[in-house]
Amino acid sequence: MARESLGGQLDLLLLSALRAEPAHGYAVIEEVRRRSEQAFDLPESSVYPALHRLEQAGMLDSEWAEVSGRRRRVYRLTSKGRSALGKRRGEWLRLRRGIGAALGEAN
Amino acid sequence: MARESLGGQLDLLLLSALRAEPAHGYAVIEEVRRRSEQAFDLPESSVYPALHRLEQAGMLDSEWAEVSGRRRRVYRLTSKGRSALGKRRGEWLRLRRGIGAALGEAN
DNA sequence: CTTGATACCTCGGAAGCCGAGGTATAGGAT
DNA sequence: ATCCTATACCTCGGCTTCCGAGGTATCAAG
Repeated sequence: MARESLGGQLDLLLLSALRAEPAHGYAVIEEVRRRSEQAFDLPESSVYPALHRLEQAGMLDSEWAEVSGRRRRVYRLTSKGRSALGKRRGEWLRLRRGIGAALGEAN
Repeated sequence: MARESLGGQLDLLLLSALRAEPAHGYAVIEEVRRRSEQAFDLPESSVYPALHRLEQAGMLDSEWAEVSGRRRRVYRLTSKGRSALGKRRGEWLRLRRGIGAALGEAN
C-alpha cells in the first residue's frame, strides 16, 4: 500500500515543516495540515517512523521536553537536514516539470 | 528502493503516453522520454510489469503484432483506462497543489 | 560473427507507507 | 467518579512499488 496520497514526498513535507522552527511530532502533523490547506492529514504511523528515519540519517536531531505533564520529543533541522531539504525540493521541482511536460501542460 | 525518481507517478505517465494512440512497451518508454524532455528514462523492469498490472486492472488491453520479424505487444487504453487517467491526473494536480502550498510557493 | 538496437520477460529484494493496536496524561462533561 | 476527547508518543506487520540483474530473441551494420 505504498505511497498513495503523498507521492513519496513525505520527507519533503516533514523537513519543510521544520524549516522555520523546531517542533514535536504531533505539531508537525498539524503544521503540515495547516500549510497544505487540509490537503494532507498525515497518519502518525507514517510520521513517527519517518522522523526516526530522518534523525537516524542525521537530518534531524531531537530532545525530550516536558510540557504540562506531557512528554514531547522536539525535532530540529540539522545543517545536513537543511541541505537535504534543498535537494529534495529541487528533485520535487524536476519531477513537477517532467510530469508537466509529459502531460503536455504549459507547466 | 521504492519510488525514487518518479514519485509514484508511473501509471500516470504510462496511461498518458497511451492517450493519443496505442503503442508497444518499448515505444512507450521512448515516448515518455521524448515527452518529458529526457527527464524520465524508464527502466524496462519498471515498465513491463506495470503494463501487465494495468492490463490486469482493465485499464489497458493488448494484442500481439509482428513487425519485420519482431514481435510486439501493442497496448491500447480502454475506456476504464481513460477514466483512470483522468482520475490520476486529478490526484496529481491535488498533490501538486498541496505540496506547493506546504512549501509556501505561489503554487 | 560480433555488436548494438529493438523487443520482450521474470525474479528478488529494498524502501515506503500506513491500518491496527497499544500506552499515557490532561481537561471537560456527565 | 467516570467517560470522552485531545494530546502525545510508539511498534508491528504487511501490502505495494520500483528496479537492478539477468535472460531470450531478431535484425542490421560493420
